[in-house]
Amino acid sequence: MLADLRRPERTFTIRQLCNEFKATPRALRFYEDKGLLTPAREGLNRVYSHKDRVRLQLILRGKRVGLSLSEIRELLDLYDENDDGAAQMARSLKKFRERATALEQQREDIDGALIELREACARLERRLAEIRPDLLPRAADYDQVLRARLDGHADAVMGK
Amino acid sequence: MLADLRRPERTFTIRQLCNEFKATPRALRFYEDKGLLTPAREGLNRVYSHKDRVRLQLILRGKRVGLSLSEIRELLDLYDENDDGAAQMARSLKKFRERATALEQQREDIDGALIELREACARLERRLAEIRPDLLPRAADYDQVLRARLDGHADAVMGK
DNA sequence: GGCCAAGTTGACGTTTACGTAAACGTTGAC
DNA sequence: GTCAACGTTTACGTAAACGTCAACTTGGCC
Repeated sequence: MLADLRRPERTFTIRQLCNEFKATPRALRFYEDKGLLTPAREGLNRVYSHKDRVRLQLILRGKRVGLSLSEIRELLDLYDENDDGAAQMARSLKKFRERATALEQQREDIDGALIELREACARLERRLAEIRPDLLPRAADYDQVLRARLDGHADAVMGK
Repeated sequence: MLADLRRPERTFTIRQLCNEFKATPRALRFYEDKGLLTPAREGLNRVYSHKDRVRLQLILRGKRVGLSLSEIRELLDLYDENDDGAAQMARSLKKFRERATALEQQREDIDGALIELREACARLERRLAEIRPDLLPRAADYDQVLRARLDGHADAVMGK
């Protein structure tokens, strides 16, 4: 295949990468502003190399697991200094482990909040059953459940 | 006890409530700005009634479970309209249930991120073990684990 | 020539929950 | 008299990750 994505000399426009990874042009330019990407230019237009594409993948992976852009940049910088990559891998491993423990903590916090929420719900349900059973919402609306699942998504990990 | 906190005519200064609930004066004034609290005045100074104290408790409880201040305000507003409180309870129950499903979703997202993280960690560990086993960080630093536990806290639920 | 699509560079707006001065008033202790 | 400790208001700062204009250029196509 002549258009194989992995052919190293292949280049990409901003929109191609946006489509492929479901990002916006604004986001890619923003990453560039922040030093995460440094695509070549053809006149004014950005030209993304195969390496740029890999970096973008790493950026998005970092975001998915909840790293901040500045943390991601640090890791990418190490990736460039390229002392065979070993030191960079060690630092990445450390960051990832830190992030994992932080996420575990977040999960515990959420569990605590859920306990408090369920208690509050139970109290309200009991009192409503006494006073005005007709106002008691049966089960959760399907609508809302669905909407809640369609929003949030991976963004929740980033604390949005 | 003459100073029983539940004595309805008892009043509180801003600092007393701050100490009791570990908030800052700035925060209470901010809640007032946002319409969540409306303490009386003695000259310029704020005087918090027993009812204000209850409202503050509700505010903080709402925050702990991850509601935004504007959501909390909506609930408190309903609390005031006070048609025997039943309608307000029904709305609160609805909000709480919505919040619960959102938190459950967040937990799933976190679990997904944790899976991706653990895979990445495993890959890095294997490759480091091959290339430079000396750089492989043994276990997580005690320091960092402790720090991670002391920060985050309930704030994590709020997405901080 | 004329127009559209897609690219570019600023630069300001958004959101949340306060923190952080700055500048001032009041009260009580010494 | 004056210093500390508490209170007040006004108002700007913060952080993150872009969204959303605005105003312009470039290339292609008819």
